[in-house]
Amino acid sequence: MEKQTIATHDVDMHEEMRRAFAMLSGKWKLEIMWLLNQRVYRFNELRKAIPGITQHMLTAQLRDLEADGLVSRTIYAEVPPRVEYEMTEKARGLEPTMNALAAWWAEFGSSIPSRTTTRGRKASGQK
Amino acid sequence: MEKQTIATHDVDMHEEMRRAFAMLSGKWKLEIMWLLNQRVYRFNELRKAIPGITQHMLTAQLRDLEADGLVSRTIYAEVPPRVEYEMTEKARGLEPTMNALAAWWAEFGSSIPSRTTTRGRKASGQK
DNA sequence: CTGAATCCATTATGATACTG
DNA sequence: CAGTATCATAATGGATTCAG
Repeated sequence: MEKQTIATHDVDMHEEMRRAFAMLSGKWKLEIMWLLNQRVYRFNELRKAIPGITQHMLTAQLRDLEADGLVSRTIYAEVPPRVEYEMTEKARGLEPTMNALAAWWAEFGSSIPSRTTTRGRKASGQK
Repeated sequence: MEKQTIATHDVDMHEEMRRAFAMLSGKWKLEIMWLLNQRVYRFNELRKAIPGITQHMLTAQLRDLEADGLVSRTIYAEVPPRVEYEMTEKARGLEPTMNALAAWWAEFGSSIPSRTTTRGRKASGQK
């Protein structure tokens, strides 16, 4: 008897996916990947493109992504120094995912509450 | 001249997407949404399905998702009590995204380092 | 037995200053 | 420009306790 996909995905696939979720679960990783999915960015370009992020966090998240093989870091020995971040070949395969996410948001994003970013804020009259 | 999509996405779209990133950036949210995308889950079912998560975190993340209108919570007045978590109509639109993510991982997930979950762990001989 | 709340330790993230 | 260092705060992990 061969095992075949039943509904949408298999239960075992969940096991496999966990690593994928882990490497994308950082607070700014999705946004960073979204940007890098479009073009190559320099450190400060990313910093300016992501309003709330700090240098510390940007550095940390980029290193995480780099360690996971999703982002490559290229240092140019120039003055002033220049460091470019680019998606790796592996990460470029995420484009369909980014497109699907964008399509979803374009369709359902309009019907959204007000929540800012993190939890902790009172859910305003959430009963 | 009409403005048309140039590369993949527009810069302004990034602005719009930020809220989407925020509501999916929780540490376990992607995984929770992945599971709920397949079927309805009870609280403890989710807890068992997500190995590393604690009750505290599961509760918190579910409330976040609920507050963002991605998950609905249904309480059944039974004994023993039962609470089911289900994707909202809005969140169901995420299925293509989940599928794209799964397809990506199926293709590129094999070429992965060892990193466990978070940063901080030495990237085992990573230079 | 299910689900939530509390206390405390550890980690992640935010803010600012400083260096190559 | 591209980080690193340091400290403060928030988020998360772990165990226990509480409520229905």
